[in-house]
Amino acid sequence: MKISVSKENYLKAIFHLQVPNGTVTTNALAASLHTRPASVTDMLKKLKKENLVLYEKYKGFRLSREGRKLAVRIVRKHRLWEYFLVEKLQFGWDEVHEVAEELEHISSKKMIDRLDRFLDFPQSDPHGDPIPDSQGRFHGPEQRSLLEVSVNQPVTVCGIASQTTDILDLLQHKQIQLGTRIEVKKIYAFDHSIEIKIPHRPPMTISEQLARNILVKNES
Amino acid sequence: MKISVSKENYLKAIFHLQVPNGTVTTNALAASLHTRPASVTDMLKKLKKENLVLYEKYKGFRLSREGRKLAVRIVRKHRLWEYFLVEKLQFGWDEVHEVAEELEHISSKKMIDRLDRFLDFPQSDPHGDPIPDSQGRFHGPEQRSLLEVSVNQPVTVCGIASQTTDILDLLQHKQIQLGTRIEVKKIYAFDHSIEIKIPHRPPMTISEQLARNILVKNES
DNA sequence: CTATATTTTTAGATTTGTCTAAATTAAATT
DNA sequence: AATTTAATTTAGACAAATCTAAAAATATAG
Repeated sequence: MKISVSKENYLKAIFHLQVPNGTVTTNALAASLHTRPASVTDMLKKLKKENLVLYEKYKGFRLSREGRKLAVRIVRKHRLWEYFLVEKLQFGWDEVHEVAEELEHISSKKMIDRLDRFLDFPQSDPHGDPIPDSQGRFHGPEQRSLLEVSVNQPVTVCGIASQTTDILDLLQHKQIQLGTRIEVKKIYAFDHSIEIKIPHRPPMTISEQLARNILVKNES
Repeated sequence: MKISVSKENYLKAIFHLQVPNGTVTTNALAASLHTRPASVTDMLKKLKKENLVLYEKYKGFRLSREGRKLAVRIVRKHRLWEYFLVEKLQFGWDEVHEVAEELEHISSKKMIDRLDRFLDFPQSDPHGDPIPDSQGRFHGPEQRSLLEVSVNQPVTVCGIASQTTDILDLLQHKQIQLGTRIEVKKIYAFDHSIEIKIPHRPPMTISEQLARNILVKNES
């Protein structure tokens, strides 16, 4: 039931790279962990043996149910500690990440649940990312409009607010649909239009009205 | 400047085993770390190379100035986290040790100094052991064992020397805990047992071994 | 002061997580 | 469809921390 710090980091990284129904590639994971592709392959073989990832040679991989559960636990700990550092120890929101990278590996479940209570069950961390509850469930305002997303935070389209033909037509034309990954790159003060980036496509600009109707959630 | 968790544990264990001007033995350290003498020898060679211990083959060893400095840092972190767990997260004083064993290895100095301030600079941990300040200096009331207390001098329990389950169990039964006020009434030469008096209770007798493990300070 | 017992160290192996360089498989281009 | 490029995996090596079994040094006891 215990797992090494290194394995925890692999699971967490896969969790963050994974998009619904997608697989993660060896190179992407290696880059994200600042390690080498060969090391990733080595570790994946071990994680597969422990049924924490679904993996077939040369075919990419994703978390198993069990692996996801563990990954969510790490994410919960990371975000609760970040909240603690900012709210109780007066850290700046931009200086907590590294410390939380260490704290997230403290294993006591009892402790983290008490910390949660001590902090009064915060719903999101200082960067706005949602904090799962002790059962690993995300709830709260996980869904918001693209207007509320901060710059450079990758999100996934999960709904359209007002489903008129006109909007759907426009979305069709711009090839934005459920599951599309978007990063907001720039917000223009003049007309509140926003420049977005979708993987493998050139950047484009969309209007405030359209952005308001695109509902997104953080990548899971 | 960075050091592995394992090495930190070695330094801390040596610190706790070391008595003023004395050296620590390989076997004692192996027992304390639940490892084998051969492993201790291996590690000592590395620690010596890093100038953290003074060591000569077959002659025992002790911490260098630098090693002691690091050990004190770990002890400071351990005790501050224990205080946090008890005071803020409502843990019992007997269930914090294991968690603190993990937390003590979090490296951020900034964080631990902020935690210290958040906790309002406590002088001792839940077991009564003194917490060094951020410069590594111990201060606060002098602490000694109940054996060294003269008859009729009222003192207060401020720590337990060896925190085995057996001792804690016995103390629980005798209702002796941190803060309990005690006066030594009589010392029996035959077996060095001691008769003590606690306010509002009948006198009782305790063994030399137990008295040796009860740490007290003068009443403030 | 030997002989025996204990402690400590060495030698060699193991595990975990990493690496480089080479080989293999898959994807992209012409 | 063949060839080139890119991604992935294998093979073999290494460092850290541990272990067992055997050898060496020290301590203890007659």
